[in-house]
Amino acid sequence: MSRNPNVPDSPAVAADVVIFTVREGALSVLLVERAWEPFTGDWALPGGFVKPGERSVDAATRILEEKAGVRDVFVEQLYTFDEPSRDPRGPVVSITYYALVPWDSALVRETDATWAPKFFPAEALPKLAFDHRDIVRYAGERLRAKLGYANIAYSLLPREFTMTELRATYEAILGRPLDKRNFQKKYLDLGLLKATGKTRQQGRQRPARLYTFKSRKPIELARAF
Amino acid sequence: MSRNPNVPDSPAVAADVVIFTVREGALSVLLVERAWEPFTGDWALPGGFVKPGERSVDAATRILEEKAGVRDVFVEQLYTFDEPSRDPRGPVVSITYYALVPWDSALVRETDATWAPKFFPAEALPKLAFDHRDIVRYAGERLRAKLGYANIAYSLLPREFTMTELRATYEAILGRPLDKRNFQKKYLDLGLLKATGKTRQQGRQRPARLYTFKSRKPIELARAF
DNA sequence: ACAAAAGTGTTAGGCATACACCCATGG
DNA sequence: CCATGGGTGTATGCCTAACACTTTTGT
Repeated sequence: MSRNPNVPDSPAVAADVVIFTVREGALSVLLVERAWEPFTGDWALPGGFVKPGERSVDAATRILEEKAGVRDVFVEQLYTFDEPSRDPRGPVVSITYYALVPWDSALVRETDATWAPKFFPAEALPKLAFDHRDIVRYAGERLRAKLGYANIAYSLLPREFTMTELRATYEAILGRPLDKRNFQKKYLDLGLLKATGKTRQQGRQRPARLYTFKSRKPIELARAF
Repeated sequence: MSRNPNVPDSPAVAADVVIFTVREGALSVLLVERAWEPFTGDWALPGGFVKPGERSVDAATRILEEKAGVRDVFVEQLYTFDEPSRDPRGPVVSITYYALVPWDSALVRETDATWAPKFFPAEALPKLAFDHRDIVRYAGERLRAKLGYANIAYSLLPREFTMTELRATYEAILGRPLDKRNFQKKYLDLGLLKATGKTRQQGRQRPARLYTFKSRKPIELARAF
């Protein structure tokens, strides 16, 4: 496949992924510590160059599996950052994605290019490399907005969960408390959940009913939250 | 500025722009007829390669000025299309934008690479090159959604306009009629408009009051339509 | 019996929607 | 005086938001 001769010298193309989870009531982001220049020792989003012939979404999916050890989670393209000076080594266009992973299934792993992948609360991020702070901020805005009209929370929760866990997930992302009764009423009315009939006991209190999502695919709603 | 030696062979990076206007009650898209292979004679979105050191948004702005003859209009990044097979010549990543231009100020011009730039109603597009039909469809969805929570209509209207013209713009984009009284009440309550005190007579009827937008910058609203 | 979280309904206010007639002007 | 589009208010229903007590279980 020959390249058009009129194409200008192309920038490098990378994919970076904002991997969100909700852990201990806090929306958190997976970061890796950079092993090399530039920004050695700073934290950065997991990412990498898009391989020849590869789609950026496949690169993002590959990164999710390598760094977070998860498959079949919600992933969506976020924005493309292409400020020429964003990487001191030269022009790198970053096609960014965000993903939602259930905390219980995330398995963070080290790789040779980066150390110590680790989830940080979105409200307490360390110093970030490149323009990654902008990317995380933008991903948070998109996530909060999208939560209002899509069922993407399915990708943050285990297969079975209690209504309290579901509500806590929404509260963590939106950053405000939600009324217990109103939340349950609206959510059940949406018809996305199925009661398993089972219950789970968390401590020495009354056991909570367990629910599952009827479908684990993205669905757009008429605006619920 | 040296390039990182580990970067894979990079795809070309282009910017394509979906330029919308509302003309004769129909949401319309600016297309150009392709002068060269591939897809010679098909219609395509105005676009071009991003020059070295240039940001894609600047490329989009440049294309807007070259092809539509407008400046200072609403432009927003839409999505990045990077399917490796989308261009038969080889991998081309297209960072797409959409823009809104007032019909009265658009000045379409020919260039050497394309002929006969022309607005087509979004509901009656000709055969499009590459994956440009997908791009236009996606841009339409984004525009309709965004119209519900932002004031972007300012970029489709002339400086002074009547309430009927404003409403007709919304109706053309949303594809459904809006109640005259409810629309006016809601829109005036938003506080974005200023009555000029002037009127304009369209035919032999009662003259219509003219309004302007207080601000011609994008503002996000609490969801109005 | 006590502690802790689960589970459950009602009310009031605000917002969206539906709807019809008079006004100003030119011909 | 007629034709044409401009301009204006009210009533209804729905959805959202606020709010507190009882139930189940383990200790």
